[in-house]
Amino acid sequence: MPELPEVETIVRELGPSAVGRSIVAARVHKDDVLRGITARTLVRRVRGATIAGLVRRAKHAVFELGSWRLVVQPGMSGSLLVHESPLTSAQAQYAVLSLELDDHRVLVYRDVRRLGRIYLLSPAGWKRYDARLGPEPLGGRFTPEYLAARLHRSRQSVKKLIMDQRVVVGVGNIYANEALFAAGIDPSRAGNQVTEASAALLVNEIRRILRAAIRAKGTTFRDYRTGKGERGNFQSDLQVYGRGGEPCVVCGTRLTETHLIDARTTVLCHRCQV
DNA sequence: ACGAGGTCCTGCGAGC
DNA sequence: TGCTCGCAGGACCTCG
Repeated sequence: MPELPEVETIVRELGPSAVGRSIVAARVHKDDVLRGITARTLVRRVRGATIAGLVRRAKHAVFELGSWRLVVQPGMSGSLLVHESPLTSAQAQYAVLSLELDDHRVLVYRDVRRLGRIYLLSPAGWKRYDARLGPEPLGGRFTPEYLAARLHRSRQSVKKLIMDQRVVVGVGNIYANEALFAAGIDPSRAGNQVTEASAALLVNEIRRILRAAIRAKGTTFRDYRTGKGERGNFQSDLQVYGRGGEPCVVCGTRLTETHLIDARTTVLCHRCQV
């Protein structure tokens, strides 16, 4: 669920209450979300550490703990929240990791489906991890020339390519649908069949839509909550996602919903997207 | 090398 | 009303 705007919102909202605090105790409630580390080792390494920074990279929230980085990837159903007091049993039900801070507040990673991932990486480990990720869509490396070159190397569908985190990070299913509609590109079009002009349009639309979604604090379809536990607001601005069968906002044609591309929900206007 | 499809999980809503 | 089934915003892995 959380794509770039949702993780960006979480990080911005959590930063003020997390950065500068130290971790007095840690608890792993469900260890199947941990990758490359045991619960025991994670708890030992984060206990006593100060949260020097909290940043977003791709769809990950990255806590800077001394030289270690605690990397949380919320997957489909993960959220990060700060609680003012110890967790109630209802709050603890889907808790995966809780960090007790030195002001007695509790920072919790909660994940109903547990498809998210948690890593604790050394500087070298983080460097390797980061290097496998593509450019940030809102950064200077994500240019029309870059995207056109990446698309032209592949016969895969353009939708699958822009959701590939090695091509560009942060774009998931919702924003891929929206950006392709806004750019007038059929999601099933092969990457090597996308013109330079369309690639340039797509870069602009991805950036515009992600920025607008950040301003709206993300899209809440079902589970997503901001770092303050609130719903996002971008769902009311969606033009195609969740609107299969309804009329296209531009031309009135009935929007098509399919699962043929990468087994993910795809909604498009056959008239506007070619 | 690439692409298709299964897999990890739980909850929910549609449909019978 | 109550049950089963399919599907859900992500990403990894294996297989052909």
